[in-house]
Amino acid sequence: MFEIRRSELASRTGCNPETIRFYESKGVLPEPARTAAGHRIYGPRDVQRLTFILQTRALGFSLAEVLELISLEEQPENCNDVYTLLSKHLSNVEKRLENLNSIKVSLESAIVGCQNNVDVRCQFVGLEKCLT
Amino acid sequence: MFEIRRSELASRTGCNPETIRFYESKGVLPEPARTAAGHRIYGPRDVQRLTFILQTRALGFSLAEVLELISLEEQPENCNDVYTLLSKHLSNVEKRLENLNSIKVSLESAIVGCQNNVDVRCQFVGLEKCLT
DNA sequence: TTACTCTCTGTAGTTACTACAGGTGCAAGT
DNA sequence: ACTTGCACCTGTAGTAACTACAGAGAGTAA
Repeated sequence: MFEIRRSELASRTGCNPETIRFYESKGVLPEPARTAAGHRIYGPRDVQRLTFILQTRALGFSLAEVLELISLEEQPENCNDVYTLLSKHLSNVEKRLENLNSIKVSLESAIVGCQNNVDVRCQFVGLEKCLT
Repeated sequence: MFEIRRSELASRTGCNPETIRFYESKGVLPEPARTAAGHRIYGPRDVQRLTFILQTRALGFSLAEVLELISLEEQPENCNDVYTLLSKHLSNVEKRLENLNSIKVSLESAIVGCQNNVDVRCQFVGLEKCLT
């Protein structure tokens, strides 16, 4: 069992120290113990929890969803809610992938137009010299 | 030549009326003419410009980049700057696509784990019952 | 002791909007 | 003439998820 401070928790998890305070204020990190002087004290559980939060965020979940995921601790025998959350998010990600892909296609054709000296701005709105 | 008001410009472009005012404040839309009572008056050029802005935003460009793109009006004979901006943005989009794809893969494996009753939260941090 | 770093709090800034409060303008209906 | 009701005006606050800073106290090393 170790006791670490905010900056140590930050560097262990690769998180900005200010973000830790922010997560605490949002309720995704629990309020930690304090020294006599009021400095935050963290332990191994906090490292795990923050790691979980960061990885879940990296998967594109919102903080509200992270909170939801964490609160499912209470009924750990039932995986259904977690499953629901995950597949909802997956279809979300799939939609964004499609969207981003069509953006990519548009950009590529705009770049080709650019190479042929067609003004992209006009290309977008389908007009010649639309903005000049 | 038609003269329209803010709400009409909004409905013609599919833009929120408030957003028009916001774009004006950010300088991506020019300050329009006004009626004696101070009401904004727009014309066809504004419809084109706003359409351009919205489509460029839909391609994932930031407002700053939109502004940059618009300001390239000044040297329309040179396509190089536009090309640079576009290809920079394309590689950005490609990076995001890769990222989103790996997110998708992670989510899919998490869902499979969930179907096998493995706690996803633990899966993320690579521990059993990490949060309980 | 001095210097330096860390911590604390609260608040402001970021992006790209969106919405609301409180106040006019304007046209149509009664 | 009056009222209803909408559109418009301004400025400001709220959203997500941080990030950063100001001003003050705490803790450690030279």
